[in-house]
Amino acid sequence: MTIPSIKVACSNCNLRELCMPLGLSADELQRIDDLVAIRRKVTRGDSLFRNGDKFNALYAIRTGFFKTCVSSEDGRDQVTGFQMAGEIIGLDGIVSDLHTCDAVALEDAEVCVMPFDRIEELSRDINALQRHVHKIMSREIVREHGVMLLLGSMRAEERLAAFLLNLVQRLHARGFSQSELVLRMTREEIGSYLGLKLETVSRTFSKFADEGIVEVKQRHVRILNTEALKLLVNAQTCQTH
Amino acid sequence: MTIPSIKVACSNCNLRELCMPLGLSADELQRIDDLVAIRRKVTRGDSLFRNGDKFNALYAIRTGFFKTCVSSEDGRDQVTGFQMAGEIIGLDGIVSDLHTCDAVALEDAEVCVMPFDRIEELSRDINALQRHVHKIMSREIVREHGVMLLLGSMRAEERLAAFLLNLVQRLHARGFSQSELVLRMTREEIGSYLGLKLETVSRTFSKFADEGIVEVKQRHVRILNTEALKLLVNAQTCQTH
DNA sequence: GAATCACCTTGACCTGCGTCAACACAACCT
DNA sequence: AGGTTGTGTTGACGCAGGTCAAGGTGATTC
Repeated sequence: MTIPSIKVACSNCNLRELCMPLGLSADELQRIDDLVAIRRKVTRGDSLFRNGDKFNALYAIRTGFFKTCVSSEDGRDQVTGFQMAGEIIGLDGIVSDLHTCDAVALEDAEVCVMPFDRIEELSRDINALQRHVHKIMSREIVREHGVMLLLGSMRAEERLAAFLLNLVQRLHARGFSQSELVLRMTREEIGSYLGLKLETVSRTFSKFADEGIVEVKQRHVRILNTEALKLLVNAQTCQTH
Repeated sequence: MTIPSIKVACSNCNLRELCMPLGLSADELQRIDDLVAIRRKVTRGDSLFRNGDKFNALYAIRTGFFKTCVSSEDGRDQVTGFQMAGEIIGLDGIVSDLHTCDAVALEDAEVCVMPFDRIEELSRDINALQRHVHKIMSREIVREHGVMLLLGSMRAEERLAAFLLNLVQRLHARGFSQSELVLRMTREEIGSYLGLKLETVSRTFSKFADEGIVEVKQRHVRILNTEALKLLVNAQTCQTH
């Protein structure tokens, strides 16, 4: 009895519209199938790579959820992002051949390991791939600009609102609900990302709940009033000055 | 009477150790000479590109000093970086073919315009260039991680100390003093970058001056005690416990 | 040289968020 | 069931940095 084996390849991956192969022709898609050397499983709590590790590859998340964080010489920690299926991590390692942050799985995960040499080699041949790699890096730069804006100029409520809207939007693009989500990270991790203390995150969740904007039960969040959140983000400190 | 004309080209640019051509052989260097389509002068206060402009090229700063800033839908503004000679700007535009931030000259400047199509074309041929472009983008990502750490977890004094050390270190790499610098930006711009109000920046400068760490006279800053600044950055909030 | 303008400094006061502490809740073990 | 551990909530209080306001300083212009 033979079980029909599905070939593990970009060309039949259900994330191909979100992940690496985006924008490639069917022909080109075939050619990058062997870009993914191996798959790797990472169990919840383990790290995919750590600050100081040798950089060899970029990783495309197939399933699961990650956080990346940097830490200063003294023990300070800063979560720099949360990544979900279809997103690429490891870009920080290219510049110095060493990773400069930790990537930790917040739930059991599987990633596609893409040796960077192979990526460079293939992207010399396939223009669309070259362009795509550039776009992925540029997108990360632009995303970080947004985080800088958030950290530099927003108040706690605005930060949390922006965070929730961003998460739910990305989840929606992956076929999940527009209004309901399960947080994969703790209040402390959210706080670190948003430049707030965990108590402030908790209080702000409670405030949103009191105002009927969201329903919060531990890590289950239901957004009741998306508009109110959007208003919070774009409304500035209401400084009629 | 003929004036010996110096050919304007990467291969004889005095920034080649800092800028694009880094790590290329003499042979490769010659081949990217025509990467720079034209030079462009930008007078103080003018912008090289603005949020929404079509993206065509990356820019290498030859002389002068820039800030880049993003702004949210409401009028909030965030300076995302200060760039000096030898640094590359415009990476934000790759992902969507539109620039998503403004690049404003803080002093009269001249940039080399490098059409991105040409960069991609040449980097398919010249492996070292391909690698270098990747490194430039990765470096920007890592730099922004550092800013996120600063904005997310440092107090005002630490932020300003980190800012000064970073500036002076980059200036030193360009042959300037290790201890003396002229700020090209206002207190408000520093504040925006550091997530502080201009008054706080001013007060913190005064505090450093009182403590004998720096000498400040308007935009002229002399660092008297580099170690004290380094200690401030790495000393954490001295939170025993 | 006086008037204007952009920028910087300093003081007084206020507030949003951090800090500390106590408790609640859920998941897991034995 | 009861204990432990990790996590989340809430309250009381304090302070770093924001806000507002009043000059000061230096460059530029007429």
